[in-house]
Amino acid sequence: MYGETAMTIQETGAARPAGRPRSEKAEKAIIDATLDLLSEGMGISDLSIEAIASKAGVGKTTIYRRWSNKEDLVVDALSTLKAPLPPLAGTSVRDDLISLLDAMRQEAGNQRNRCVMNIAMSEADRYPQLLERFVKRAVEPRRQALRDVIERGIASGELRADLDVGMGVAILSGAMLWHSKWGPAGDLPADLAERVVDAALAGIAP
Amino acid sequence: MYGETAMTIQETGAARPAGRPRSEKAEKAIIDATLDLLSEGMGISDLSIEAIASKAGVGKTTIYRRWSNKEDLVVDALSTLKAPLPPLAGTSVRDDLISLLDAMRQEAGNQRNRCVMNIAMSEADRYPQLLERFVKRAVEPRRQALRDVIERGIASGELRADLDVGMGVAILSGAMLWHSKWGPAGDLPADLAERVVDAALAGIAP
Amino acid sequence: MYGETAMTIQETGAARPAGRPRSEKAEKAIIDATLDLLSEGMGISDLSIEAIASKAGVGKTTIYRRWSNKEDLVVDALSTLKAPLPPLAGTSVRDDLISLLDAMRQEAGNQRNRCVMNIAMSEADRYPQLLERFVKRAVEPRRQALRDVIERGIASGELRADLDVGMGVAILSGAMLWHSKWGPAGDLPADLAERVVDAALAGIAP
Amino acid sequence: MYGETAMTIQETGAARPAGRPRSEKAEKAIIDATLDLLSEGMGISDLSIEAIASKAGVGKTTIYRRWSNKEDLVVDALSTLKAPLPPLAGTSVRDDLISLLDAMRQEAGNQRNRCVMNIAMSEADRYPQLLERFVKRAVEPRRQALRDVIERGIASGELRADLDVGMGVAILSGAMLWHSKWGPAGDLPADLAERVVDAALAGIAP
DNA sequence: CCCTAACCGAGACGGTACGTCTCGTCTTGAC
DNA sequence: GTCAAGACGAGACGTACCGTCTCGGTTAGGG
Repeated sequence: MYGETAMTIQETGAARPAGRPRSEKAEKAIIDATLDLLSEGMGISDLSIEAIASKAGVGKTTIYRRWSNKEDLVVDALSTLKAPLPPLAGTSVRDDLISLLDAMRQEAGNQRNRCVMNIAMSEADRYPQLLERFVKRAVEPRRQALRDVIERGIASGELRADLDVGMGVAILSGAMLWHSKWGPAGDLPADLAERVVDAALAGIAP
Repeated sequence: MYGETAMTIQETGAARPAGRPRSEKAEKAIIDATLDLLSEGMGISDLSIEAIASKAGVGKTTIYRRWSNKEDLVVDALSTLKAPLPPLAGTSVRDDLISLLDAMRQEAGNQRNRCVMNIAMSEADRYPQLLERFVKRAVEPRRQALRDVIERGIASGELRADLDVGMGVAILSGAMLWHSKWGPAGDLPADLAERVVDAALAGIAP
Repeated sequence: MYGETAMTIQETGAARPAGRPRSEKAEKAIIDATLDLLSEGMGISDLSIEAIASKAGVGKTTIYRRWSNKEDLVVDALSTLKAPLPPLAGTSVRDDLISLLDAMRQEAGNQRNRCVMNIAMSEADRYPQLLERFVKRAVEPRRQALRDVIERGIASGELRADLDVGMGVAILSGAMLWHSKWGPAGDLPADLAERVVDAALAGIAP
Repeated sequence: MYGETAMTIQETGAARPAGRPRSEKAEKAIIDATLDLLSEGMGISDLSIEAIASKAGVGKTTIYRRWSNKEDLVVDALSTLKAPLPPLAGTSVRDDLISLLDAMRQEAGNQRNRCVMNIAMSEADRYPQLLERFVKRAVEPRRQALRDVIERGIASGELRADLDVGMGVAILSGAMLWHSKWGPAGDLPADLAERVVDAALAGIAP
């Protein structure tokens, strides 16, 4: 029926553009290649569009058609990374904090995450969008999860009533961050999260 | 005096080479230019010998004659940076910890230090020498100073007897590091060190 | 009527293919655009299918559906050019030669012809089909016309009996060609054909 | 002696520029590669700087440093070609004309010359400098040589007193040009020059 | 009177070459 | 032997077309 077609057009709000549609496969290949190269330890400036195109098996045009510069591509590529938060049992604040911090520990052991972290921390000054987006997508959710657990603990009496929530977040996350950056070389010990939480709790608890 | 000459030869281990001596002025200009460029937010890969030479008003040869590659130059340049530890009163552990952490806070407010920190943290994977040297010169002295104060506190009873010293370092340094990286934008608040120490002490203290 | 259909099939030698017939308008537009671009001084290699399609208001597919490569298109396009020979009075050999050569002179003044000539002469090595077709359609008829007049002149006694016809053609055409290529800049003088013929006749005549 | 140096500088009129001098070897390799590629039948538009650089074993920069565009390079490259005129016996006008025309015939047999000729004739419209230079260096000397011989012939009575010198040049050169372009395929016959001269003389002579 | 098959335009695809830029190395005359 | 200047080969940049491919949408005859 004609009506249907008309409705569809109305519903989408815009006619499909003429010509061959852009290939989703190519788009995915480009993003993957970008992340692969970044994971190999390349910085953003070492990353060349030519290398991405070559690794993705794609023409340079296909990249430039979608992103007008390298930063936009990197921002989009990093945005596709999923960083799911662990499920929280909700039974005790201590257990939940350990879950959250242990998730951080495991993420720090993954090469791709390490590189993303490095890039976000070091190249942030030059690529402000990148930092903004990274904070919004990766940092803030974790910070908020920690904050929620801490606030829950304060309410339930498991944590001190006068605790500065932000300071609690800083101490817990900071200790993990410090260990992953400046601690002894090699993988972080499996019980690190537990030890950090206990050390912090000893003070945070009333 | 004959002694002087002999000693000089002995000390240098070789006779002064023939030809025009290398210009110390050029060397200094190169190091300065390198640090300036790094301070402007450049990563190591963005840093080009050409730019350094141009900024230093020096030929490229003059650089390559002294350092065989960029990493060596950067390592040397960063090594010239002084990072003196603050004097410690030694009266109370709390005051000493605040002194140390507040020194970190002030350093984090300096653009040049921030860049050095960024580079050390993010480009370490690609330039292992750099990390090694940075840890040895900048991280380890601070870590040791903190460790000393904490151990003194344990001995004096100001800190818990069963405190894991490394964990104490991680919590204190980590909280500062976290604030400087992921805390609210802008300069760190002047009382941050005090608040961090008090929050940590509340638990570290018996 | 069945007869008509049968005849049509017989005449065309094949059944009309199914589907939408090719647009004659598009075909004409493509040929025109091609000739226009060539007339603007483009060489064959400068000539791009994209430019032709754009100028003709046609998709590239529509061109490639008809000609498998640029050379085929150019050959067809140039083949559509008409190059009528002037009518010959037939009264005197001298007058007929002047007519033929003056037609050459006028053609040399036309931009489109100049370009076709240039292309035929310069790109012939690379596009052998093109040369072959051009010689057959443009050069040979003129050569033959000249030859006919000369042979008529020999038969009538207006030209030397022992004249090498090919050499006569070469001298007459060559002199015109030379003037149009290497003579003084600007249009060829109106009396050029007459002067060439007279100069040649002075020797060709017995 | 200091004086010598000073004089040298004075003599050259300019101090030698600082820095590494441009490599004559590279310059020669570029010219050679250009001529080679043109000789392979390439037109100017098919000729790519990248191909020249690759064939010459040279960076593209080295080409662009010397010539700002392709035309300039081609003009210079073609200018290096020598096209010596044959020595003229000077005994008889007929022999000298045959010498000159036979030199043309031999040049037409050389692949490199054919290409240069094609380029000069066909791409002249687009590259005016090229035509100008080619006429000055290649066409004009030959035209002048022919003119000299013809004028000598007129003076000595070997040629008609009322002969239009320009027309004589056009007839003689044009006949050769015609044969090389539109005559039967393959090499020009060895006695062509003689036959052309005799055919022309039969009329040019009184 | 729709079905169907080839046509049409538009435009994305993987490539190649462009002319520019900057890299790290090499080569020169002056000091 | 060191210095600056600057040419060198290499190769990435972003752009322009190449010839091919895939879309949604015409045509027009034959069922």
